[in-house]
Amino acid sequence: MLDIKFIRENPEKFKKGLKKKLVDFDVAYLLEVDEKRRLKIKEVDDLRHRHKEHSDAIAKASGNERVEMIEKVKMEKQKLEYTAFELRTIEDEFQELMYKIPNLPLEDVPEGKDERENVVMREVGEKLEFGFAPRDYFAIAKDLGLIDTERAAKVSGSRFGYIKGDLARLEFALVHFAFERLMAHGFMPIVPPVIIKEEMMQKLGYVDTEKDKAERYFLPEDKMYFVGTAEQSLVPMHADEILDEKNMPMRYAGFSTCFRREAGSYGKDTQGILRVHQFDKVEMVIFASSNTARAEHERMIAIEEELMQALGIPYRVVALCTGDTAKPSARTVDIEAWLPGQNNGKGEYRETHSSSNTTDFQARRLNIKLRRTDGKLECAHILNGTAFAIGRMIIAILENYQQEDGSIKIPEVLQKYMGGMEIISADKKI
RNA sequence: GGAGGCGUCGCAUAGUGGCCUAGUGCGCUCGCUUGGAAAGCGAGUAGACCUUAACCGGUCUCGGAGGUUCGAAUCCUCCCGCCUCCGCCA
Repeated sequence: MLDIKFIRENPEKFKKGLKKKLVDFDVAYLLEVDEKRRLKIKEVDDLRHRHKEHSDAIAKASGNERVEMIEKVKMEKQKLEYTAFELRTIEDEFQELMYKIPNLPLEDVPEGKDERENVVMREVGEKLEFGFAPRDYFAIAKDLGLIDTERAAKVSGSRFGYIKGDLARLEFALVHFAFERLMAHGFMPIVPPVIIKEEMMQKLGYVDTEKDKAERYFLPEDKMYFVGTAEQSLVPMHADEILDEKNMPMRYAGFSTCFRREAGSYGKDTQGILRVHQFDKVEMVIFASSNTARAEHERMIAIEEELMQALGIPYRVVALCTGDTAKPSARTVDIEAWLPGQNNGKGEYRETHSSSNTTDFQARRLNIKLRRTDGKLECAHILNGTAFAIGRMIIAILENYQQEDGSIKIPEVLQKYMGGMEIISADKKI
């Protein structure tokens, strides 16, 4: 949610931002409702003030006088209740409008309509020459008996997978490695809840539309949502709190399973484990002040790149354009890993990381404040970014580290987390 | 899942229908005092919204949402959280 005062005082800036995000919104109408709302608040406050005074007077009166006063105040109360009801109606409409408004893009976000206008900032890492036709990760993994989606379909349905054997170990190697690196960068590792209250999901702004809701798993009996990322569990951790600028930035690294219904992607990426209903991820969440949020975002991107470089996987950094940036985000930068086995062995980039600066957008609805060193309060700035989406990192490793004989080399930095193992091969059957 | 108890200003506590514009203690901030410090004394110590150039002022918030009442921290209902006991359980 944006600050209505900002909108009221900077309507032109606001309109410009909305236009960049390709959001059609009647600003004049919002300001009209806001005006009505403020007048009605004044009216209700005044009526209530009088009502309180009269009630206090009753306490001091007695006998007939008292009875008469009560009768009179009863009449006034009806008027008050009706006016309060009018206010509530206006407030409801006002809030509904406010919830529709997306976060505004930062100035350095490239303007554009959709993902085709995203801007590649840089390509890093050398794409390997294999000397043979690099294969698709899924073919490699099936040959080695490391991914089983057929039995997963039997047990759970489509878009699930069993990740087996040395690949299961590789998952934990990745988690372990990510945790160690992130801790060195001042992150606190966290294993958060993966089921959260409806109230929190609403405040995060992830179930504002039917389309949003269709993407989430919901438990109606408990009125709870499964998280689609640890961010949804880590950000509301500080709901209704006032953080201290002295403790900023607060950096969290959450490991969680992520649940996604993939409602809008029927028929897309149906093979393998690239797009599944359930995967594990190490996610970064940072709480920062308005002064440092931007630098923290750069830092977060740098960490993502550091992790990719440590694994030796070529990637490119992509700045999402205004039209492709999600509602709560003011700026989003993705990392796409090079997957040499895709596109019939010609290779292609696929998204593995995404980091967003949501500025104070999420914090306002979740009521997360920050006490600045000068004593003033502001809404906290919140950022989130991927450290490792495990499934997709496994894919990237399988394709980039495949050998001609069908085995997989293990990236050097991960070997120590797998008991010194260097190669995953079909030799030992489990 | 069953029974009971509790949720008040940063912390601790008082408050069981109008004297609560929520008292007191601690903590914190500022000032006085002091060679300096402690103690002492004095003042201040939430947030949201409305109004204002600002000051002032008004409204709301005693876990949350409703309700009863002219009037609710206080009474009623539901929800959330915590604690104790029992049951179940990794």
